[in-house]
Amino acid sequence: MITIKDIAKEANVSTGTVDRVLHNRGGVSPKTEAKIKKILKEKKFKINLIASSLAMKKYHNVATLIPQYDEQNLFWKSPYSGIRKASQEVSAYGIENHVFVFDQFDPKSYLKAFGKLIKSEPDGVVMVPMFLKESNEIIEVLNDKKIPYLFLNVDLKGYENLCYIGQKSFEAGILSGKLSYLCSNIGDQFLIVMTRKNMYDYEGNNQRVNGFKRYFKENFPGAIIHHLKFDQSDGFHKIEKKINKFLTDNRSIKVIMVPSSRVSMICKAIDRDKLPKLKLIGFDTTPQNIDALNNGIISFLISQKSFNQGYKSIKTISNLLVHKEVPANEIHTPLEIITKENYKYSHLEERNYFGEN
Amino acid sequence: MITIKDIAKEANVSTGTVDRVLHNRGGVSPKTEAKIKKILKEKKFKINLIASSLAMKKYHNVATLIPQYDEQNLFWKSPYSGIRKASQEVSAYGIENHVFVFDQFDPKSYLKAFGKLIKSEPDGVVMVPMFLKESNEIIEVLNDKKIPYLFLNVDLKGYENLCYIGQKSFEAGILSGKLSYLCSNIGDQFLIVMTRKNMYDYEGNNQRVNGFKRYFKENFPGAIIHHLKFDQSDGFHKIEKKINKFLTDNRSIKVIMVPSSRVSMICKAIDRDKLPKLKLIGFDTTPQNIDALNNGIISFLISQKSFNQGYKSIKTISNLLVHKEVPANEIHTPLEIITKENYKYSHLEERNYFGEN
DNA sequence: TTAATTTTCGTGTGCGTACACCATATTTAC
DNA sequence: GTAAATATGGTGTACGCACACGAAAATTAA
Repeated sequence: MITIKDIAKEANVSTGTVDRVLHNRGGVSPKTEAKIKKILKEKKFKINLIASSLAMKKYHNVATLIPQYDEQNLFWKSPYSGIRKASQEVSAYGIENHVFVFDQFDPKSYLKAFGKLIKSEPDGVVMVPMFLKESNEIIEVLNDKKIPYLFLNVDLKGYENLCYIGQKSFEAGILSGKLSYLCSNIGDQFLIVMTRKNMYDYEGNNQRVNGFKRYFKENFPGAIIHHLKFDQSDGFHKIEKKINKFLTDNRSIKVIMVPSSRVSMICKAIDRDKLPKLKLIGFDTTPQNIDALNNGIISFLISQKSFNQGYKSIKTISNLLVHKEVPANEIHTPLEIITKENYKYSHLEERNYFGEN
Repeated sequence: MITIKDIAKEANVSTGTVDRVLHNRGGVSPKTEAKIKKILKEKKFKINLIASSLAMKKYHNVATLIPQYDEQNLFWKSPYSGIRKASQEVSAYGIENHVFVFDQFDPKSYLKAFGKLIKSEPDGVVMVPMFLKESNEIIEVLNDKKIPYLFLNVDLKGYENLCYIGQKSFEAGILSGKLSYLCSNIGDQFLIVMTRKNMYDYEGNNQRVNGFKRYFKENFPGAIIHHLKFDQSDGFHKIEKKINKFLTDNRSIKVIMVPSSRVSMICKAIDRDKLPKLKLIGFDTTPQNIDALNNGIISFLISQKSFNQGYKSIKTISNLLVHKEVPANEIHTPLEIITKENYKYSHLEERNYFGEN
């Protein structure tokens, strides 16, 4: 292995000079610079990243703003786990990450969590920009303080965010259309169930629905697609009643697509005797969804690997801080098709992680 | 950040003693050991991996034995790329990897490549154990020299290999069965086409076929499954003739499953006018297969992410050498379902890698 | 020519750990 | 009680790079 010393000896200069050339720090005469550069190339010198980061050691403070998860809403557990895993890994590079959580239905808690966050004086921020108006306020502060920030999972447009890490919702919707079609027979009708229209996932879910409809428009324009929407205020009982009545009235509906992560809730709402004749397609591998998948109630889940999203977000902001590595504008995670048969072999990273604990 | 020094000061010992405790290297009295361990926990001390690897720096030599890829056989390009990427990464840890390639149809070249490999005196070996008899010879040498080795892609049983990295072929077959079923309508018949029975992928492909049949046996025992086998010596023309005749004779065949990575070759062999009525399912995302997928000729590909397999193999052997980290016995890669709609968003790692060059 | 200024470059130290090499303390043998 | 053997723990240096500091050399000004 070629070291800076070797280069210095070869060029009859000191290691300091070589270092200056390596980092374009100036103060080196053109002659010697050329000589050193030539030798660097000849010897194929590569910076030893290990030694480099050890020597550079600066401590960085990262903060994460993300919804709290609970039993009802396990979706946010995965990204949180990914974030934790990445935090662990980058801690070796002198990066400390603090997570600030908020209630995904309460804009006030969002602002409150951010208040705490900003007090921690972070050098970089990972955030899920849930509420439009409040996010505006938050982002203004971040811009003011010139703290770099990236968006996780929710793609708010028109800001100076470092990048967006998440799924392409429209394309995911197209895929759900294709899978729905595959599940169907000639003459079958389709149903889209929107479980709630809260401010946050509204746009993403809408995109999924649009993609779904686009698939059919382009491939099977004659397909009949029904819609059913519930509001967040609707209780489970009301949902139950409404959906079963709808299915009774429209007996040709054979495939149901739920664009949110709550397809399993819909499963529970549907009468037992109706289920076997229906095919369900949903999103995200929450434990409840996986249960329903394994029981054969759900045919397909489209996963966005949110564990990896969380993981990647911390890695990305860390690489910026440590190596000044500017990421791509959008980092998309795969559209993974999950069935009963392959679930066991997907999400391995996530499960390995939990296995370790 | 807590350092070994801090701990040493706190415990009134030297850093050397703390180090001995950290690595269970003995030579420390029970009392002081307990004291130090307590402080370690209290202060939540974590080894600084950067400093650790810098201090440990030993140079390791890794060798990889893998089939050569060419235009006809692009399958092996992916693992090779993954291996290259990982090699690049671990080079920062003082690990150098040399790749030795052989002709996947020629056992002699396999042995010859190994001859070169062993002369490079590797500290660890990643290998694709293609030929049974020859692998026996090879492995004996490795065992003799106590060089750790792991199997990539081909799971030879009964050896002291560090681990196997690859796909679960039987489960992949089950999945192909499910997808085939989804593509079919009532009354459709199925066809399995084995493209060649060379010694190497014979077992893996067989397992896929078994899984496929198992799926139908368990779920739709009445399904009619045809078989067609070609030998490696069969020329393309012969294959063409045979398969088209078979399809003409069995007009109810609507879904074709090809357990090897050469489904695109079968596509080419089938008459143009027959194709639109057929659904094809294959394995692996070779460029030719992806072409056929994008053209709508192939419905599904099941990918084993061979890029990641290659990547992981080098990472695994490196972790063994550097951190003495013993891997799980079998490391399986996901069964990824690839369709026209989601290909763009899969294999991102691989494409990012090529993007960098 | 000398002083002032700028350019160019060498030296030394720190980053946190690993480990070889000693220096004590403690125990055991005689 | 002394010597030998063993257990225990301390010290110093290497790992490869980054960077501050300041010395030496080159240039300019007077």
